[in-house]
Amino acid sequence: MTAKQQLILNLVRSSCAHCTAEKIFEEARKEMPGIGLATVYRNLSALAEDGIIRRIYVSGEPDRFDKTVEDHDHAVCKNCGRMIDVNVGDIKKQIEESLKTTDFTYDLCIHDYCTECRHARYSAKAE
Amino acid sequence: MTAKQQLILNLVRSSCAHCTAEKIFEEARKEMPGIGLATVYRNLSALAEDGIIRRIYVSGEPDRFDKTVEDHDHAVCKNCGRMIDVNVGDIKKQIEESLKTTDFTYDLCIHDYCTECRHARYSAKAE
DNA sequence: CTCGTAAATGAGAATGATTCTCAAATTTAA
DNA sequence: TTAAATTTGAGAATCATTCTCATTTACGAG
Repeated sequence: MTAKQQLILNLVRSSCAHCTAEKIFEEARKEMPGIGLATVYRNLSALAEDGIIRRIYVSGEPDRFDKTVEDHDHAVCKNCGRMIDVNVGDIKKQIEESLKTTDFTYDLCIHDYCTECRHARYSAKAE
Repeated sequence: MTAKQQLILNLVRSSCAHCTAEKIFEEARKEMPGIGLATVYRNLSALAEDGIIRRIYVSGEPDRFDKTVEDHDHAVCKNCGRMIDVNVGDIKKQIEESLKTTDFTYDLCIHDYCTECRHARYSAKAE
Protein backbone atom coordinates (compact mmCIF):
# COMPACT_ATOMS: atom_id res chain seq x y z
CA MET A 1 0.00 0.00 0.00
CA THR A 2 1.47 3.31 -1.12
CA ALA A 3 1.61 6.47 0.97
CA LYS A 4 -1.25 7.97 -1.02
CA GLN A 5 -3.43 4.93 -0.57
CA GLN A 6 -2.67 5.00 3.14
CA LEU A 7 -3.50 8.69 3.39
CA ILE A 8 -6.84 8.21 1.66
CA LEU A 9 -7.73 5.31 3.90
CA ASN A 10 -6.72 7.28 6.99
CA LEU A 11 -8.88 10.20 5.96
CA VAL A 12 -11.92 7.98 5.50
CA ARG A 13 -11.20 6.43 8.87
CA SER A 14 -10.75 9.70 10.76
CA SER A 15 -11.61 13.21 9.64
CA CYS A 16 -13.66 12.28 6.58
CA ALA A 17 -16.37 9.99 7.85
CA HIS A 18 -19.22 9.82 5.32
CA CYS A 19 -17.43 12.23 3.00
CA THR A 20 -17.62 12.60 -0.75
CA ALA A 21 -14.59 11.95 -2.96
CA GLU A 22 -14.31 15.69 -3.59
CA LYS A 23 -14.10 16.43 0.12
CA ILE A 24 -11.55 13.71 0.67
CA PHE A 25 -9.57 15.15 -2.22
CA GLU A 26 -9.55 18.59 -0.56
CA GLU A 27 -8.31 17.11 2.70
CA ALA A 28 -5.74 14.90 1.03
CA ARG A 29 -4.34 17.90 -0.81
CA LYS A 30 -3.56 19.62 2.46
CA GLU A 31 -1.18 16.83 3.35
CA MET A 32 0.04 15.96 -0.14
CA PRO A 33 -0.42 18.98 -2.38
CA GLY A 34 0.46 17.12 -5.56
CA ILE A 35 -2.20 14.43 -5.28
CA GLY A 36 -4.67 14.21 -8.15
CA LEU A 37 -8.42 13.83 -8.06
CA ALA A 38 -8.24 10.71 -10.22
CA THR A 39 -5.99 9.06 -7.67
CA VAL A 40 -8.51 9.74 -4.94
CA TYR A 41 -11.38 8.31 -6.96
CA ARG A 42 -9.27 5.38 -8.09
CA ASN A 43 -8.21 4.42 -4.60
CA LEU A 44 -11.59 4.97 -3.01
CA SER A 45 -13.13 2.71 -5.64
CA ALA A 46 -10.46 0.07 -5.12
CA LEU A 47 -10.79 0.15 -1.34
CA ALA A 48 -14.56 -0.17 -1.62
CA GLU A 49 -14.19 -2.96 -4.16
CA ASP A 50 -11.94 -4.84 -1.75
CA GLY A 51 -14.40 -4.38 1.11
CA ILE A 52 -12.02 -2.28 3.17
CA ILE A 53 -14.35 0.70 3.14
CA ARG A 54 -17.94 1.06 2.02
CA ARG A 55 -19.38 3.15 -0.78
CA ILE A 56 -22.69 4.83 0.04
CA TYR A 57 -25.11 5.88 -2.66
CA VAL A 58 -27.30 8.89 -2.04
CA SER A 59 -30.00 9.57 -4.59
CA GLY A 60 -29.12 12.51 -6.78
CA GLU A 61 -25.96 13.33 -4.86
CA PRO A 62 -22.33 12.32 -5.10
CA ASP A 63 -21.33 9.05 -3.47
CA ARG A 64 -19.88 8.99 0.01
CA PHE A 65 -17.46 6.65 1.71
CA ASP A 66 -17.72 4.99 5.08
CA LYS A 67 -15.05 3.40 7.24
CA THR A 68 -17.62 0.98 8.67
CA VAL A 69 -18.31 -1.95 6.40
CA GLU A 70 -20.49 -3.89 8.81
CA ASP A 71 -24.25 -3.95 8.16
CA HIS A 72 -25.91 -0.67 9.02
CA ASP A 73 -27.93 2.01 7.32
CA HIS A 74 -27.67 5.74 6.79
CA ALA A 75 -29.70 8.88 7.18
CA VAL A 76 -28.82 12.13 5.48
CA CYS A 77 -30.05 15.55 6.56
CA LYS A 78 -32.39 17.16 4.04
CA ASN A 79 -31.07 20.54 5.08
CA CYS A 80 -27.36 20.41 5.82
CA GLY A 81 -26.42 17.13 4.15
CA ARG A 82 -24.78 15.68 7.23
CA MET A 83 -24.94 11.88 7.31
CA ILE A 84 -25.26 9.59 10.29
CA ASP A 85 -25.23 5.84 10.82
CA VAL A 86 -28.52 4.33 11.87
CA ASN A 87 -29.68 0.88 12.78
CA VAL A 88 -33.22 0.28 11.72
CA GLY A 89 -33.99 -3.16 13.08
CA ASP A 90 -32.89 -6.08 10.96
CA ILE A 91 -33.84 -4.99 7.47
CA LYS A 92 -31.59 -7.63 5.98
CA LYS A 93 -33.46 -10.43 7.73
CA GLN A 94 -36.77 -8.90 6.80
CA ILE A 95 -35.82 -8.83 3.13
CA GLU A 96 -34.48 -12.39 3.36
CA GLU A 97 -37.81 -13.60 4.66
CA SER A 98 -39.70 -11.69 2.07
CA LEU A 99 -37.59 -12.72 -0.94
CA LYS A 100 -36.56 -16.17 0.34
CA THR A 101 -32.98 -15.68 -0.76
CA THR A 102 -29.79 -14.42 0.81
CA ASP A 103 -28.06 -13.61 -2.44
CA PHE A 104 -28.76 -9.90 -2.46
CA THR A 105 -27.46 -6.56 -1.32
CA TYR A 106 -29.46 -3.45 -0.64
CA ASP A 107 -29.07 0.29 -0.42
CA LEU A 108 -31.20 2.15 2.06
CA CYS A 109 -30.92 5.87 2.55
CA ILE A 110 -33.21 7.83 4.84
CA HIS A 111 -33.79 11.51 4.13
CA ASP A 112 -34.54 13.28 7.37
CA TYR A 113 -33.54 16.35 9.37
CA CYS A 114 -30.66 16.14 11.79
CA THR A 115 -31.28 17.34 15.35
CA GLU A 116 -29.68 20.74 14.77
CA CYS A 117 -31.56 21.48 11.60
CA ARG A 118 -34.84 20.30 13.05
CA HIS A 119 -34.45 22.71 15.94
CA ALA A 120 -33.45 25.53 13.63
CA ARG A 121 -36.51 24.81 11.53
CA TYR A 122 -38.92 24.95 14.42
CA SER A 123 -37.38 28.12 15.80
CA ALA A 124 -37.64 29.68 12.35
CA LYS A 125 -41.33 28.82 12.25
CA ALA A 126 -41.88 30.32 15.71
CA GLU A 127 -40.36 33.68 14.77
CA MET B 1 -52.05 18.73 -19.87
CA THR B 2 -50.60 18.71 -23.37
CA ALA B 3 -50.60 15.75 -25.72
CA LYS B 4 -46.93 15.14 -25.05
CA GLN B 5 -47.39 15.18 -21.32
CA GLN B 6 -50.29 12.79 -21.69
CA LEU B 7 -48.25 10.47 -23.89
CA ILE B 8 -45.40 10.38 -21.40
CA LEU B 9 -47.76 9.66 -18.53
CA ASN B 10 -49.49 6.93 -20.51
CA LEU B 11 -46.18 5.29 -21.31
CA VAL B 12 -45.17 5.21 -17.66
CA ARG B 13 -48.57 3.78 -16.83
CA SER B 14 -48.54 1.07 -19.48
CA SER B 15 -45.67 -0.18 -21.58
CA CYS B 16 -42.88 1.56 -19.66
CA ALA B 17 -43.26 0.38 -16.10
CA HIS B 18 -40.00 0.97 -14.19
CA CYS B 19 -38.35 2.40 -17.29
CA THR B 20 -35.57 4.92 -17.60
CA ALA B 21 -36.11 8.31 -19.23
CA GLU B 22 -34.09 7.15 -22.23
CA LYS B 23 -36.36 4.14 -22.75
CA ILE B 24 -39.48 6.25 -22.39
CA PHE B 25 -38.00 8.65 -24.92
CA GLU B 26 -37.50 5.80 -27.41
CA GLU B 27 -41.09 4.68 -26.99
CA ALA B 28 -42.47 8.20 -27.14
CA ARG B 29 -40.63 8.80 -30.39
CA LYS B 30 -42.46 5.94 -32.04
CA GLU B 31 -45.73 7.75 -31.50
CA MET B 32 -44.51 11.31 -31.83
CA PRO B 33 -41.33 11.32 -33.87
CA GLY B 34 -40.60 15.00 -33.23
CA ILE B 35 -40.51 14.77 -29.44
CA GLY B 36 -37.28 15.81 -27.76
CA LEU B 37 -35.35 14.14 -24.98
CA ALA B 38 -35.49 17.31 -22.88
CA THR B 39 -39.27 17.26 -23.03
CA VAL B 40 -39.31 13.73 -21.73
CA TYR B 41 -36.99 14.52 -18.85
CA ARG B 42 -38.82 17.75 -18.13
CA ASN B 43 -42.22 16.13 -17.94
CA LEU B 44 -41.09 13.09 -16.04
CA SER B 45 -39.50 15.35 -13.45
CA ALA B 46 -42.62 17.50 -13.24
CA LEU B 47 -44.93 14.50 -12.91
CA ALA B 48 -42.75 13.06 -10.17
CA GLU B 49 -42.56 16.44 -8.45
CA ASP B 50 -46.36 16.61 -8.43
CA GLY B 51 -46.64 13.11 -7.01
CA ILE B 52 -48.41 11.73 -10.07
CA ILE B 53 -45.65 9.23 -10.74
CA ARG B 54 -42.67 8.18 -8.68
CA ARG B 55 -38.99 8.57 -9.40
CA ILE B 56 -36.85 5.61 -8.40
CA TYR B 57 -33.16 5.97 -7.71
CA VAL B 58 -30.90 3.03 -8.43
CA SER B 59 -27.32 3.32 -7.27
CA GLY B 60 -24.96 3.93 -10.15
CA GLU B 61 -27.68 3.62 -12.78
CA PRO B 62 -30.08 6.01 -14.47
CA ASP B 63 -33.28 6.84 -12.61
CA ARG B 64 -36.48 4.98 -13.38
CA PHE B 65 -40.10 5.98 -13.17
CA ASP B 66 -42.98 4.15 -11.59
CA LYS B 67 -46.70 4.57 -12.09
CA THR B 68 -47.33 3.43 -8.51
CA VAL B 69 -46.81 6.18 -5.97
CA GLU B 70 -48.07 4.27 -2.97
CA ASP B 71 -45.51 2.97 -0.46
CA HIS B 72 -43.60 -0.01 -1.74
CA ASP B 73 -40.03 -0.96 -2.48
CA HIS B 74 -38.05 -2.21 -5.45
CA ALA B 75 -35.66 -4.94 -6.41
CA VAL B 76 -33.50 -4.80 -9.50
CA CYS B 77 -31.91 -7.82 -11.16
CA LYS B 78 -28.13 -7.81 -10.91
CA ASN B 79 -27.99 -9.57 -14.25
CA CYS B 80 -30.68 -8.30 -16.60
CA GLY B 81 -31.63 -5.06 -14.88
CA ARG B 82 -35.32 -5.86 -14.73
CA MET B 83 -37.07 -4.21 -11.81
CA ILE B 84 -39.96 -5.49 -9.75
CA ASP B 85 -42.09 -4.10 -6.96
CA VAL B 86 -41.62 -5.74 -3.58
CA ASN B 87 -43.20 -5.32 -0.21
CA VAL B 88 -40.74 -5.92 2.53
CA GLY B 89 -42.84 -5.64 5.69
CA ASP B 90 -43.43 -2.16 7.02
CA ILE B 91 -40.05 -0.56 6.67
CA LYS B 92 -41.58 2.87 7.06
CA LYS B 93 -43.00 2.01 10.47
CA GLN B 94 -39.76 0.42 11.51
CA ILE B 95 -37.82 3.56 10.63
CA GLU B 96 -40.41 5.70 12.41
CA GLU B 97 -39.94 3.73 15.58
CA SER B 98 -36.21 3.86 15.28
CA LEU B 99 -35.88 7.58 14.50
CA LYS B 100 -38.95 8.75 16.43
CA THR B 101 -40.07 11.03 13.63
CA THR B 102 -42.37 10.79 10.65
CA ASP B 103 -40.81 13.64 8.75
CA PHE B 104 -38.64 11.57 6.44
CA THR B 105 -38.58 9.75 3.15
CA TYR B 106 -36.41 6.82 2.21
CA ASP B 107 -35.03 5.06 -0.83
CA LEU B 108 -34.58 1.34 -0.66
CA CYS B 109 -33.30 -0.66 -3.57
CA ILE B 110 -32.59 -4.37 -3.41
CA HIS B 111 -30.04 -5.86 -5.78
CA ASP B 112 -30.92 -9.46 -6.44
CA TYR B 113 -31.39 -11.92 -9.29
CA CYS B 114 -34.76 -12.26 -10.93
CA THR B 115 -36.19 -15.76 -11.22
CA GLU B 116 -35.13 -16.19 -14.85
CA CYS B 117 -31.57 -15.08 -14.31
CA ARG B 118 -31.21 -17.14 -11.18
CA HIS B 119 -32.23 -20.25 -13.08
CA ALA B 120 -29.93 -19.40 -15.95
CA ARG B 121 -27.10 -18.95 -13.48
CA TYR B 122 -27.59 -22.30 -11.84
CA SER B 123 -27.89 -24.12 -15.15
CA ALA B 124 -24.73 -22.41 -16.31
CA LYS B 125 -22.92 -23.66 -13.23
CA ALA B 126 -24.19 -27.19 -13.79
CA GLU B 127 -22.82 -27.38 -17.31
C1' DC C 1 23.59 -1.13 -6.45
C1' DT C 2 21.17 -0.90 -11.29
C1' DC C 3 18.42 -2.20 -14.79
C1' DG C 4 13.88 -3.45 -16.45
C1' DT C 5 9.25 -4.57 -15.71
C1' DA C 6 5.05 -3.73 -13.20
C1' DA C 7 2.20 -0.71 -10.70
C1' DA C 8 0.65 3.90 -9.43
C1' DT C 9 -0.02 8.56 -10.56
C1' DG C 10 -1.54 13.31 -12.59
C1' DA C 11 -3.68 15.88 -16.00
C1' DG C 12 -7.00 16.31 -18.67
C1' DA C 13 -10.17 14.17 -22.01
C1' DA C 14 -14.26 11.32 -22.24
C1' DT C 15 -18.60 9.61 -20.60
C1' DG C 16 -23.37 9.40 -19.12
C1' DA C 17 -27.31 11.20 -16.96
C1' DT C 18 -29.59 15.12 -16.33
C1' DT C 19 -30.64 19.96 -16.38
C1' DC C 20 -30.43 24.45 -18.41
C1' DT C 21 -30.82 28.05 -22.07
C1' DC C 22 -33.12 30.30 -25.41
C1' DA C 23 -35.38 31.08 -29.52
C1' DA C 24 -39.35 29.24 -31.92
C1' DA C 25 -43.82 27.14 -31.66
C1' DT C 26 -48.04 26.45 -29.34
C1' DT C 27 -51.66 27.21 -26.17
C1' DT C 28 -54.66 30.18 -23.49
C1' DA C 29 -57.69 33.93 -22.17
C1' DA C 30 -59.63 38.05 -22.66
C1' DT D 1 -57.41 37.33 -32.73
C1' DT D 2 -53.91 38.94 -30.35
C1' DA D 3 -50.88 39.62 -26.59
C1' DA D 4 -49.03 37.05 -22.79
C1' DA D 5 -47.86 32.66 -20.79
C1' DT D 6 -46.47 28.00 -21.43
C1' DT D 7 -44.27 24.30 -23.73
C1' DT D 8 -41.06 22.61 -26.78
C1' DG D 9 -36.59 21.07 -29.38
C1' DA D 10 -31.85 21.35 -29.99
C1' DG D 11 -27.93 21.59 -28.23
C1' DA D 12 -24.90 23.57 -24.68
C1' DA D 13 -23.73 23.12 -19.88
C1' DT D 14 -23.09 20.60 -15.65
C1' DC D 15 -21.61 17.27 -12.37
C1' DA D 16 -19.76 13.03 -10.77
C1' DT D 17 -17.03 9.66 -12.21
C1' DT D 18 -14.07 6.94 -15.09
C1' DC D 19 -10.72 6.45 -18.70
C1' DT D 20 -6.38 7.33 -21.32
C1' DC D 21 -1.83 7.72 -21.56
C1' DA D 22 2.53 9.52 -20.87
C1' DT D 23 5.43 9.93 -16.78
C1' DT D 24 6.97 8.67 -12.36
C1' DT D 25 7.77 5.51 -8.82
C1' DA D 26 8.50 1.07 -6.61
C1' DC D 27 10.54 -3.43 -6.61
C1' DG D 28 12.87 -7.83 -7.65
C1' DA D 29 16.54 -10.35 -10.18
C1' DG D 30 20.91 -10.31 -11.20
